Amino acid sequence: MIQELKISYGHLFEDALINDILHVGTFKEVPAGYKLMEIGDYVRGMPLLVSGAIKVLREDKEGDELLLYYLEQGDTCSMTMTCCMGQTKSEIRAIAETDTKLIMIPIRKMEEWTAKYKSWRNFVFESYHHRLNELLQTLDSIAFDRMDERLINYLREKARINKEDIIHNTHQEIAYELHSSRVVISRLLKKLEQINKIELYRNHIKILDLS
Amino acid sequence: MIQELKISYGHLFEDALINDILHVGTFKEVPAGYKLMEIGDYVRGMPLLVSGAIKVLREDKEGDELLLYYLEQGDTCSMTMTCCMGQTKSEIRAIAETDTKLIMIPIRKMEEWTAKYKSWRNFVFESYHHRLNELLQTLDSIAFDRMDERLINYLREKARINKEDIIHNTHQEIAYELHSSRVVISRLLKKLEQINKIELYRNHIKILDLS
DNA sequence: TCTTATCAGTAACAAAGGTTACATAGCTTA
DNA sequence: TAAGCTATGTAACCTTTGTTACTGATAAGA
Repeated sequence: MIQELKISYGHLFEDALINDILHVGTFKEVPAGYKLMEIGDYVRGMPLLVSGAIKVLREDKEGDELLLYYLEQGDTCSMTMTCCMGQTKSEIRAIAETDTKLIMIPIRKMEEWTAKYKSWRNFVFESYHHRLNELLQTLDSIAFDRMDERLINYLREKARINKEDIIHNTHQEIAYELHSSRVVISRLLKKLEQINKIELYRNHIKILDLS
Repeated sequence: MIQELKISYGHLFEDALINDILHVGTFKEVPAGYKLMEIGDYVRGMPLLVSGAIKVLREDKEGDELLLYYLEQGDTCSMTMTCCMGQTKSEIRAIAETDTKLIMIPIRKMEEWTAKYKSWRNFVFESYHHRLNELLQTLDSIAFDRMDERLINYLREKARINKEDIIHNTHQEIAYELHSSRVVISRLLKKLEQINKIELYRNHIKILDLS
């Protein structure tokens, strides 16, 4: 775990903090699709992402989902942080998008390190900053963009996160994450294919050029 | 300024911190409509709200607005906090909704107090927590609700913030904050009037029962 | 190979919300 | 009081998105 931690966080944290993390952190490796957090769960630890990606989802009254954003290497879950403090329940669902490695920090350390380490304070604030902005962008997209634009952004982001030009999802799955319906997504995807931005296959989509 | 500070924040902050705030804080009183922050501005200070309310708005590419949420007594602007740290520009616009009193804290104190005062750390984290959840609720409303529901929530919230059953806004202004169009809002308001939830007048709306 | 389940394509229709255009109502001020 | 401005009401129409229903394509397994 030590090399992984140093690679992802070595430039951020002072040595003493790295040491503390090694002492109290738990290394965890989860496969794609693994559910890390469910809505309503109490938060037991704070994750530091070492590799892979986690998707964060919100749910409506009917139980349908909406993708909020992805967490990547170097990220942590700000929702988790806030939840720790107040002992409140999770407002979101978190699912590994790819195989993911992470280090779990016991929440009681949060407080301690925030007082003790300047680099930790910076990290925590940076995380919040990053997360708020990410959430604002998601909100922009939902409030201001039409579904075709949202779909293009979704495909582009998904390709980036998975480091691959092929999206391994059904139209139904995409519709679900965009909080839309399968027929609408199929329709829009077909249009994107007609203008040579993508190619459609059963169970996957090849991205040609989404610029 | 000392009584106002104690009333709003006395139960949150330890005495030494209250003292520090009194030393470096600047008391500020602004009228309704006053623009406290513009998109792209660099952030000079962090506001502690003493009384009144501030509305926080987001803008799309065309320059049209969307109301995100209100700040009230005891709140601070988390966006500001994040901006302070990274020296980045504001992502939002902030306008006094009512006459408002606030205390401005120089941003350099943020770091210092976070290390020094436990109560300040708690306050900052609580603020982030509150803000993230507020933003999630806004997002829910936009992603999951139809315009009629959003309008009802808007009116209810506006009445609460202004502590008044009369909304002093034109349909155009409401449309603007909901990122909709005047005709749509007039249409929906008329429906609300027909089912005896509101009464419509020129330049204001009387709320009867929005339960 | 045949069966079955899942996935994708498409047409027809419905609903929500946005746009344009115009009428009228209500203030304000000359 | 008349003129003019702004706010509101409303009809007609358009676009986007969602829904229902059915079809054919593809893959996996018996």
